Amino acid sequence: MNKNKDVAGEEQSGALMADVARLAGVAISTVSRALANPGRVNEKTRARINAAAKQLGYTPNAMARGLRVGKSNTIMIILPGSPYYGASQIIPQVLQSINKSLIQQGYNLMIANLDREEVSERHILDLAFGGTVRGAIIFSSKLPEIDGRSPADSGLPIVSMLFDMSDAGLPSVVTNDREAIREATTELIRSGHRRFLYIAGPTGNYHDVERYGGVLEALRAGGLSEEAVSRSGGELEYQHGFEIGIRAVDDFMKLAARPTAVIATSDDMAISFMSRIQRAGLSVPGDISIVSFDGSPVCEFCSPPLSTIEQPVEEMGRAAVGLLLDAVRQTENAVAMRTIIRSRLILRESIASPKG
Amino acid sequence: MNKNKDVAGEEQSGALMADVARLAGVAISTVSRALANPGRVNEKTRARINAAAKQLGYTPNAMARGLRVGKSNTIMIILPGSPYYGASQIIPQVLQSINKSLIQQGYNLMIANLDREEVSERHILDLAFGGTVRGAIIFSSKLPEIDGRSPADSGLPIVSMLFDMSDAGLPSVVTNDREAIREATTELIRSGHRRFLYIAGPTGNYHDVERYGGVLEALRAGGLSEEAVSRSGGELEYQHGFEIGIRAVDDFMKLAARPTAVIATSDDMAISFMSRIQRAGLSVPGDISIVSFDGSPVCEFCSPPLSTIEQPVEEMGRAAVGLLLDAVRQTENAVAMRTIIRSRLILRESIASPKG
DNA sequence: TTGTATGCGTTATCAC
DNA sequence: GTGATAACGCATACAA
Repeated sequence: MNKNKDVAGEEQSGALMADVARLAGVAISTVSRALANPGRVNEKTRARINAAAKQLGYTPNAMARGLRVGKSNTIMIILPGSPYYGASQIIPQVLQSINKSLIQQGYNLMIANLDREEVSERHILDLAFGGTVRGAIIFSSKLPEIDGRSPADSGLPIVSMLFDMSDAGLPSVVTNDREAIREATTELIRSGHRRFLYIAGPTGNYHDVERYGGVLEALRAGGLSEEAVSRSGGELEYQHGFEIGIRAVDDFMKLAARPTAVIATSDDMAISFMSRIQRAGLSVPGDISIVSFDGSPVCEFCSPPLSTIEQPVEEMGRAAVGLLLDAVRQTENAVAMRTIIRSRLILRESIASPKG
Repeated sequence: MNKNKDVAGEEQSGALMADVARLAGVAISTVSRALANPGRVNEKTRARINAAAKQLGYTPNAMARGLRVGKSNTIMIILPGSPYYGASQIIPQVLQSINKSLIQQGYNLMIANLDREEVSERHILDLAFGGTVRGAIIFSSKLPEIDGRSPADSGLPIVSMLFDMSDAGLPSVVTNDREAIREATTELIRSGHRRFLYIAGPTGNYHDVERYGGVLEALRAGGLSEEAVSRSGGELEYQHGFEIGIRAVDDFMKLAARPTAVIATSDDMAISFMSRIQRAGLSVPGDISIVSFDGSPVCEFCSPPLSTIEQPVEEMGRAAVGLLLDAVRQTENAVAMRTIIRSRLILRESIASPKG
């Protein structure tokens, strides 16, 4: 029954359930039950079956199973596409965390990239509508769409991570961007800062709205006007953080009343900004204090060490998986539309009181 | 025939080939041919079928297809598992590059993690033997193994990336570690350096052997003895690059005759080493020159900017995919066992002539 | 508790 | 050039 050519005694793959059944002396259906369900079968025959399966090195064919039960056990993660992700240096950690959680629950992780190319978008749609995946975790504020169809129309459970897309009906796992950056700004104000430069990712983007909003709230609470903060950036995506930081130096230099503190919305921006501003002869934190967002490990080793807001990405990954699998399993207890995992401000030497 | 409940006019997923056939007024088998093969079917009926498929939003069921043809179109990438990958900050780029190449050829990318936990190893084996994946790209020098079975026994095409595993029979895509680091060391010697500290990943590891070998070759060629270089590290994996760099500072300080140049085997090691050595009052490149390996974008923004050997990871990714798909398609022209993509030394201000 | 029979959605082998 | 029909490997309804 095993179709494989026995290549010189080499153990090829491909033992089937039928092979196991024959070796154990039972029917195929009995093998199926024994391997899947906990009870339902005599202990002695179960033992025979397990032994036979082990002896043959039997591994169930996932595609046959998936076809039969009408569902796959693969989850897709949709990552923002770009030459490199450096921006948030967190993707590998997220992948690690999500994959680990999924494996423990018996799921696989497939990755998809969402750049603006049609082939990528079509690929995602095919995955969604072709029954290949059972659910998706998305890392982007926009879903792919072709011919007016988006993965959301597939009936596939989707959860958003990092971006709050609860308005669009997607359960979202986010961090408290607004609050965290408000706290950081408050800390700067407390240190005596009164003029700020805010370095932004794409304008209007969820994170921009939240984070900039947090800055403004802190200013108000501190009795300062919105005039106290200047904006830089706004055109480039987060992926181009280093470039954004470099450009921000130009913006900074042009300002009549120079800010004494910089709030960057990603570590990359802060790192390149700090590098170039120091080269221009200014000192950190002597002339300028800097705080940023992401919590990349590398920040600890900048000179001076960079204060940053650390996103608990592993915890967020676990939460996203939890939410997604709840939806996948149709657990009817309504899934939370918004799960907030708190970020943590790590204070390092890049922040000090302004001179004078 | 479509089993889906038409929820209030909402277009649910799930048009089948049978649905398309009925709408186009042909048999299922004709639809199958029309959608798959180039010729083989009348142009007019093909047009009708395509129209029907589009109208219904038909997407072929990948699992059914896979089951029927006996092969999947999913490739698995096996990543080294660890709390975070930071070490070589290259994983996201690699993933991006590999995924893009695969999609263009009609394949999907699944990720698997290889940590030392049994659940992970078993997962990889299941993927390999369960017919879920068609081939694998591995990023680790050791294959998972359970009950004496490894993915290599599955008959699955596997290619190794970064590590040269051609000895184990795996086609490998690597960079010219040895030559690149020899070149870097030669550059240091040319600048006048005579005493070196080499910061290592795991001792005996492929990269360690190659890179350290490159250092020794350069020393010999420069008329220096092996005594000219001291080693630090050797216990921790590359993932713990920052920690390795920190420990290297201690080793450095203990040396009677202090090296004037440091060769780090990853950017992370160099970054944390530099940070801590500067804090200890030494200057780079005044007292110590530093060069490292990886080519992370962040190196440009260190102070001083860090010289590093840039691995062309995207090109390596493309090459790995090419090799793998050649094997998958049974293209009988023997696949190259070792493909070398050349690294490039990026000279920056972390290197200068030693004092005196 | 176990065996028999059917079908998941597709491709491939036949006839026509 | 097109249409029936039989697998692919497994899970389940039902019969025994």
